[in-house]
Amino acid sequence: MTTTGAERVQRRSERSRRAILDATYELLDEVGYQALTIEAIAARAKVGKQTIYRWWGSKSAVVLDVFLERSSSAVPPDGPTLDVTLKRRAERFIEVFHRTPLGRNLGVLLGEAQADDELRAILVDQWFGPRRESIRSTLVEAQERGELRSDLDVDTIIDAIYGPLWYRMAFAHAEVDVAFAHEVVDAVLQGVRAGGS
Amino acid sequence: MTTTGAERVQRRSERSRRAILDATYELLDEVGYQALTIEAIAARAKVGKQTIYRWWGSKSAVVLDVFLERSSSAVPPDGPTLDVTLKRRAERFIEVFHRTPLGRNLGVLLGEAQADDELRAILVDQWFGPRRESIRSTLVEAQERGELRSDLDVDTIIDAIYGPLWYRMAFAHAEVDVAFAHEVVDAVLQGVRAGGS
Amino acid sequence: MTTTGAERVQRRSERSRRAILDATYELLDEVGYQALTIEAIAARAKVGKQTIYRWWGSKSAVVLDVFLERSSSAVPPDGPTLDVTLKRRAERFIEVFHRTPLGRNLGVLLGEAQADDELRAILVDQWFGPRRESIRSTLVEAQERGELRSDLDVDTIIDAIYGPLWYRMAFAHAEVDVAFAHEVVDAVLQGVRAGGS
Amino acid sequence: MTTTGAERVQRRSERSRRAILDATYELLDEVGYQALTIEAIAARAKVGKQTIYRWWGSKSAVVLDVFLERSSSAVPPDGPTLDVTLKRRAERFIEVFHRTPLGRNLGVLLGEAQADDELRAILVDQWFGPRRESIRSTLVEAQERGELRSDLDVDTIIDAIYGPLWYRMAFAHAEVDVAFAHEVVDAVLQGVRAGGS
DNA sequence: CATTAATCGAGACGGTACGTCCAGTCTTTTG
DNA sequence: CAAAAGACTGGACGTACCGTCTCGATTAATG
Repeated sequence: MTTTGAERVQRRSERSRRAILDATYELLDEVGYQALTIEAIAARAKVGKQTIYRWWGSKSAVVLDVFLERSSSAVPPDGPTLDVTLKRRAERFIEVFHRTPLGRNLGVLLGEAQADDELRAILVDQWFGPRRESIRSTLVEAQERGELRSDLDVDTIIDAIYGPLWYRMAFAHAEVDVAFAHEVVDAVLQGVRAGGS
Repeated sequence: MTTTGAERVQRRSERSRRAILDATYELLDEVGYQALTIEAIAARAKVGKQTIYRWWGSKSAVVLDVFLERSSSAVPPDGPTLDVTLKRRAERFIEVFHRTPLGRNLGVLLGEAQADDELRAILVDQWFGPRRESIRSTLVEAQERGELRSDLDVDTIIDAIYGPLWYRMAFAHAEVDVAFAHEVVDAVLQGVRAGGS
Repeated sequence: MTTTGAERVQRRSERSRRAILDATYELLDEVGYQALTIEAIAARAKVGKQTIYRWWGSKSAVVLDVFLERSSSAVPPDGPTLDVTLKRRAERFIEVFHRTPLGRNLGVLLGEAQADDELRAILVDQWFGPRRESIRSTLVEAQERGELRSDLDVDTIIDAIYGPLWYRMAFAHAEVDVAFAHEVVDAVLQGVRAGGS
Repeated sequence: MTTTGAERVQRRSERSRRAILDATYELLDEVGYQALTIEAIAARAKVGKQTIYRWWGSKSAVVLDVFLERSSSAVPPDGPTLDVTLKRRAERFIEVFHRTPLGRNLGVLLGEAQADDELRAILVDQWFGPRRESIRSTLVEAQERGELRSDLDVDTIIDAIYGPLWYRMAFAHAEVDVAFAHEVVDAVLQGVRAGGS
């Protein structure tokens, strides 16, 4: 029985991996996604370009890894009622988008993903998916408790809340603040609450 | 009132302008926004690169002009009731996004705009703004007719409808079809209809 | 009888001609022949580029005109003896080459002429020729007075004097000063003086 | 003794260096120095432009290297007497100037050097210098054998021979043939021969 | 004296080449 | 033997000028 690729010792240098991801994070903050170059990452990380290409293959792949690693998946604690929970989640989302280097570049990365199916797939599966799943289970529980109309598609509810937030952030045609987040959550809940209308 | 420098004769070549915009449109369709280069536009349009830089200055500026010029601002005819009108609008939006070269590249352009305030401003003012305004006036009329609750911000309603559509199109985590559009419009109207709740 | 093109009056603007030649002279001094551009001349002279191309056709042609116009054809007064006369001429040549904007650029212009037969022809005929002719007649007179061997080609003598001077100036491998000029003139005269060896 | 940065291994690709120099030589022959472009060299050599800029930095630098490498430093065998030796050298010089691609472009390169001190320095030190040195030693030997007057500067003699040849070639106001070369050598030797005059 | 056509300043035009930057690959030591 | 270092081909960038081509606006001889 021979050694398979899978069993092969990982010869990958952890030191290099760390340096690359850290350099990318820093540069992302300093110059933004567009101006980020593989060459600059390699230089900052004191790493050969080949080492980056060996393990990632493109700028977006490295950045995506930084996103997956850095962006806290910590979720704000549930509130006493569903609307408070959802509002806290929405506030956290706005906070991240506005205040963190990753958030500020998420829009560009999403733009990039429009033309790169692989990138989009990973982005949706690895980053967006888990966050969505967490909200989804909260909503499903509420539905099971009878707080939400049972005929509604939970995914539609999620999109109805986060869609408007993304929309405003992408176009920046209006302020995306806590007030707007509350307004949206309230409006949606009003429409979907069991016994409503 | 005297002749100002601004009134100076337009020496700009209409022939070149047309050729550039047409070439850009074709290439946008053929290779997409990311792979589009100024050099290729110049070659296709049989124009010197300088002529492009003289009047636009960047790839995104040219593409934006193509958008503004090409994207029909024609609006589907109003329906018998508000929900039909809004559904028709939403369907048109989906149609454009899915089927036209411009629509397919709008997402990338919007991503680009995340890091380019000038581009975003123009995109919002020239493209997005007029389309929004048209829907806004429809909603305001409905509100004045008493069909919508008078305490609601019309802009929020628009975002509540188009936000989810954009959201799904950007992430492509679920199909954006006519059914979804109807679902969203219905949900929103249900919450905002006068006498509701 | 109709007016033919040939008889047509010259409508050429003297103002423009002057401005162009002056601007060229200044720029030649400031940036040198190589860095000189038609565009810069036109800008400095406040003249359309076309006006330059209409009357000259190339950078070298304009510069050549400046040379022909500016370079004094004044010749130092003859000395009491042939050697003094020749030495004065050589000194003047060195002076011009070292101290005037034209002289400093003459080498480059000559280099240009290596690949441009028309330029070389004009340079030789208009600039170089007359200066040579003046020395030639001096030498011929000396030969007629019997001061020079009658079997010698006067042109060879001229080349024997000016060749070494140009040579040193072109390569700059050694100083081209008055001492060297005297040394060369003396050496040549020694070999060509009538009754010598 | 430790390894200094200077001792660093040469990673330069010999394959590219060769291809660049060969392409330059060919193009120099085909289109001449003036029409030669870095872009054309890169294309012909199938090399990135950057590789040329990395190691040379300018058109003239590449061409100079071609000169230094290609131009045979082989010297015609000495003749039985000094005048024959010098004549053979002069003939060789004329031959090279007229018949080889390098010679034909030497004049232009020298013109270029008028405005580029670094180029001129290299040209003088690397190309012109060695050739001159060879003649110099021949003359010094002759002087030591007592064939030449001991009070003469050998450098002046060299300039007295080659100056007139260059001069005629640069201006092309008269034919530079073997006859003229002989005439010049004879004239100079006549003036400098020991016991002469 | 008005007409009229060449010339003018201005500057846009199609092009070519520049010198730079970075992508992604290949090669040569070093640890 | 993988990683760093960095040279390599390739291609697009944005700029500078080239020489040509309109544009009205003089301008000077002619009709």
